[in-house]
Order: sequence, then structure tokens, then C-alpha cells
Amino acid sequence: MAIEADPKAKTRVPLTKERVHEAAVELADREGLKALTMRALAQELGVEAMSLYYHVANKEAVLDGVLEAIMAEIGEEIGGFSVPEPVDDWKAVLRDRILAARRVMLRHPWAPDVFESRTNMGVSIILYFESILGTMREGGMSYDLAHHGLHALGSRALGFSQELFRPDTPEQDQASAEMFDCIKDQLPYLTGMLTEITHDGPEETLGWCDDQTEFEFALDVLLEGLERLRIAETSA
Amino acid sequence: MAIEADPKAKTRVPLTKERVHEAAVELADREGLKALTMRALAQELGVEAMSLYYHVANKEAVLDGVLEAIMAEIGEEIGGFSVPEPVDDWKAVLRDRILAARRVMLRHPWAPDVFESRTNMGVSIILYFESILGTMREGGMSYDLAHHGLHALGSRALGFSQELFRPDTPEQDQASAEMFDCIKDQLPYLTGMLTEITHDGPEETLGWCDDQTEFEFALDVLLEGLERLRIAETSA
DNA sequence: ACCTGAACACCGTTCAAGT
DNA sequence: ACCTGAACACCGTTCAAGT
Repeated sequence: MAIEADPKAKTRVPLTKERVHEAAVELADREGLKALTMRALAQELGVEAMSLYYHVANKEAVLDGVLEAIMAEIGEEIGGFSVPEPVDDWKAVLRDRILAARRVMLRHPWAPDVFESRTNMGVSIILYFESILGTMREGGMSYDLAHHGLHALGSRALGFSQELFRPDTPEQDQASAEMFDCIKDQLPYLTGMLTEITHDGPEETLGWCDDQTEFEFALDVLLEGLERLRIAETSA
Repeated sequence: MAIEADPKAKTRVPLTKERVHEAAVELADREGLKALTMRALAQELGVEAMSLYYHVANKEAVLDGVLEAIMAEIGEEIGGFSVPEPVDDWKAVLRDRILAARRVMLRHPWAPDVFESRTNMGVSIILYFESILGTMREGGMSYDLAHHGLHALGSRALGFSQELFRPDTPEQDQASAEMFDCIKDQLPYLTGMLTEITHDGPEETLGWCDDQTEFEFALDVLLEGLERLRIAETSA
């Protein structure tokens, strides 16, 4: 009957690199980075694990592709990686760009770990840094200072600052709090800080921070510091 | 014969947690973090893999122990985690402590990756941060500012700043350089920086930096920025 | 051209068993 | 008390084979 779907209708779209990369992002979003295995990724695409290797060289290549996808999202968020011709306020431009990148990272909280695992950068990452550098440069910094600035920003230029020691299960949180309690007589400053900063005791020692606030604080200290150095070298 | 060694002489010293942790550090030093597997660690200790589990809960526990060992080294380097009673120059004290921690990290280049993989902190790490916080506090900062300061420093307080994208094989280095060359007409600022900063062309694009210099630069920008904020809040 | 099955060489870990 | 052997449930990946 005509109602019967043509078998060709449900014929699978052949895989492509791009579909593999996109599926990898979705899988990591949904189930975390540890769940992103070649086997799980294949299943996500309705295919056997070994089929992937026809389209990508290996898992490393998948992760590189995933980062390119993330960078594309950042590109959309900031409307391309171009450098505004005359930069009246480089700090503000950079701040906006970086906080935009951060918004993308917050949508993909596993992405920082991938960035830190990579050893060579892809094209769009280079273009991103070109735009950051260009903004500093058009803002009046020497190449030398801008170079230092790039390094000083580090991963913060991409919108994240790897937080050390964030417990991800309530049990870990609990264990940490108990250990803290155990040695708290040796920790006058930490306990002092905690009682002043939070309204309750050190039991909440690990939930006391607002990441966004801290990110912006450190970012602003760095931008201010660089601006100060720029002025110093300009007037020298 | 009496020359025959008593079999008891070559009797194995029974394993302990501590010996496992030390062996893990040595193994990682010698062959890198990826080579640190439970099986390889057991072999290092002349024992079967499964014997380790009698002494440590699992691999996570080994890594936690490894970090405690690293922190102990830092403790030796700075002569304990105590806070100097009156701090005349908190910036200098902190700078010294942090560069001392960095010296330890440089001896164990794999250690930063372990720190970043951990989710809860051990006792000596807490004591270390207590001493950092105490120094800021005795230096005249409010708890609020010191708290922001701790976050702004982040991993830098422990002597490292995860460098993004450092190629670890000559082939990767080569591949990056080729890709860079391919798109270099789109990269006026990066090529400009490279020709000014290095004495040769962008072929050396990935070896152009002195990590120690960059680390100290960023550290000083942060310390200066915090000092400035301290003065501002003191005079308010 | 595109996908698959079976197999390999690794992991961390459990569990019952040895001394 | 301390260590072991065999086995399990995972990895990423190769390679010859299917359509």
C-alpha cells in the first residue's frame, strides 16, 4: 500500500565526521565526559562501534572535532572572530568576548576538561586567540605585553578556570566536611573565613562560592593589571 | 653453607600504604602518568596487582596518597605550613611560598594533572591553603578579599597554571606548525607577534615561551592587583 | 563506499582461595 | 595477616570480511 513507508525512507543517512562530532557533544551533554566512549557514541548513532573508524581516525580526532564544535558555538555567541577595527575600550571588548565564551562553557561543563586534555589546537581555536590578541593590540598594547597577557589569562581567555577539588557527589561533600571538622582546631584562618563569609558554619565549606562571581573577580584583576601595564609602557 | 643467604634475609618487607604511594610517585616520575596503572605499580613493588587492594581501597586512593606525598615535599621546601606571625610583606612571603611549590611541581610535571583530577582535598592540602590564607590575613586583608584572592590564584597558589595545548611529541609540533602556515594569511596579529617576539619565523610558534617567566608574570599581576585592593579597603 | 564481527591488548576491580 | 589466580566488565583499536 502507498501508506507503507518506502524502505528507502528509513534508509540511514550515511555517517559523516560532522554527525559524529555533533553526536559526541550531545552524548557528553547528556551523560558526561566519562560516558563518551567510542562504543556509546556508535550506539548513539545507531551503528556499530567500528563503523566510526571509517569516518574518524581515532578517539583523539573525535575530541578535536568536539572542540571545533564548541568553538563554533562561541563564534555564534560573539558573532565571529573578527577584531573590531578601532578598539576604544579593549578591556570591555575582551571582557564581553570572554564572558560570552564562558556562557558556552557553562552549557557544556565537561568542555574545559577536554580543552585541557588536548595537545594541539584546531583552526578555530587559533582564530579565537587571533581575535583576542588583535583586540589587545588594537587597544594599544605592545606585542610583548599582549603576549604576556595571553599567557596570564590562560584558560580564562576561553571562559573557564579549572576549579581545583570540586566534589561531585554528596558523599564526597560529606566526607570532606567531616575531615575538615576533624582538624579544624589547626585551621584558625579557614574557620574564621568561613564563619564570616557564610552565615552558617563550616559544614557548608564546599558550597560557599559563587563561581561566576569569582571568575569575574579574577578576570577583572587581570584586565586591570594589564591595562595598568599598558599605560605604563605607553607613557614610557 | 654460611655464605648462602638466609631465605629470611631476602624476605619481602610487607607492603604498606606509604610504600605504595612512594612507588607510585617514582613510577610516574620515571614513565609518566599514563604508565601509572595498578598492574605496573604492583610490578614496581614486586607483587601481584591484586595485592595492592589489601592496602589501598582503589586507584583513587592511590592518587590521593600521591598528592599527600607531593604536599609533604612542598612542606619540606617551605619548612612547614605555618603562618609567620607578623607579616611585614605578605606579597613577598606568598610569592616565595608559591614559587617553592612550583619547584616541586617542576620535579613532578605530571602532578598538576593529578591535582586537577581530584575531587576532594586531603589534609595537607587544606593545611597548605590555611597557610596561604593566613599569610594574606596577617598581611592585612579582610576575609572577603582573601577569599576572592584564593579563588583568583586558583591552581597558581599550588605553583602551576595548566598550560593549554602543549604538544608533547615532535610530530604534533610539526603538524601544528604546518596548519598554522596554512592559515597564516588570516592571522595578521599572531604572525606579527611571532616575528617580533622570536628572532625567527612562526615555524617555532610553539617553543617561543618561557614558562617560568610567564608564570611569574601572571602571579605578579595578581599579587599586585590584590595588594591594590587591600590598600583600597584599608583606607576606606 | 560504507559498515560489521571477531579478536587483541589493555584497563580497574571482585572474590574465593591459598599460605 | 598478607598475598594470589582466575575471572568479569569494561576500554580503544586492528583487520579481514561482508554488502
